[in-house]
Amino acid sequence: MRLSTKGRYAVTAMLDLTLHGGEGPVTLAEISETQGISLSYLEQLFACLRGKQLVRGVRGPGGGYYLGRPGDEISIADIICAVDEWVEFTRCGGNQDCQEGKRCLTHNLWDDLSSEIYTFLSSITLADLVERGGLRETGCVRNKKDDGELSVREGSRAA
Amino acid sequence: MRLSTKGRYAVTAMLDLTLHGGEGPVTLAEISETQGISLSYLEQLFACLRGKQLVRGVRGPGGGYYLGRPGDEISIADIICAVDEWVEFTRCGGNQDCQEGKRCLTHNLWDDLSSEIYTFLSSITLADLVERGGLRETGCVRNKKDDGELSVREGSRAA
DNA sequence: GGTTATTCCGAGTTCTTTACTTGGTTTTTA
DNA sequence: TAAAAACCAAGTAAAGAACTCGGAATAACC
Repeated sequence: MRLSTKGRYAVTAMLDLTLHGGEGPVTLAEISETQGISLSYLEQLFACLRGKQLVRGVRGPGGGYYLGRPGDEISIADIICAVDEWVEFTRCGGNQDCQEGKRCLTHNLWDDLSSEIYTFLSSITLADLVERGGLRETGCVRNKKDDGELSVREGSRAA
Repeated sequence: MRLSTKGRYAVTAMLDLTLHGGEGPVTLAEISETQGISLSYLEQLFACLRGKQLVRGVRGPGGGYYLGRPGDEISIADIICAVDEWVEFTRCGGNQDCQEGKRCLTHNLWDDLSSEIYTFLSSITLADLVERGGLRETGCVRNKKDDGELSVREGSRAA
């Protein structure tokens, strides 16, 4: 599983659609300004998202983008997979046979971990996030980082 | 949270230490050959890991690396944070005040998600992975991808 | 004490990806 | 017909990933 800034852009933009899609289509120009992402880059990201039917574009004036399906049917994994190519990590798999099993073992372990992360991200939908984020919708309560090291918010949710 | 190939290299290498650390220190040369990563690149990664006390280096002939602490006390998040810089995503946080709260909302949501992923990866230790992977230690049972789209192994663990 | 295997260190180089730019074309509303 | 939007494709700049090179320090072994 790959989780880069590109994926974050996509997730954040999709969140925007989820939040404001009820008020009509959301234009890329709006997202571009709100999130500080270049318009053309957004277009590229949305081309990927459209390809997977995660968003639906409406052309012409007054147009913009809607979610392709309800927010509770779109997982974070869906979004990330649409824009971030799922790269194959193992070098032994496929072509080459694994040498002495040892190499293969750690790769299996990684694959397991990878699957778990994917399963985890598949279990979180846009609707989940919005529902949860609504708790603090009043005001702007960003937590300041202490020393910039980890920036993990304590107790955001019990695991 | 950032999860790139760099982090994978580190996790896979650490898994190698976990698996074979009992038989004496593991050299980077061995890992380099087994995993197909260049030696100097590994050195750089291990410099990061050493900085966080995740590994302990032994110099001289017969030397190599041990885990810095027991495998059940090292989480995947520890490893990834050591090598992959934790980049701050939000542009409004810190310096600039959030504009009209809207911008801030999606960023809060992203932060929440980010925290969750972190919490999740913090809950998985090297020992966990080895224990779980041991189930298939016999032979080399890699699952072939069906169409290269998602490569998710079904039923790896019930969520 | 010298040789060798290893970690340690830093300054580069190359390649890929990210992120952006430019300049268009379609579509649709008003 | 004009304007606002999605669409599209090619190119560019910056960043990061991955690697290379050349060495230094440390410790084991002969």
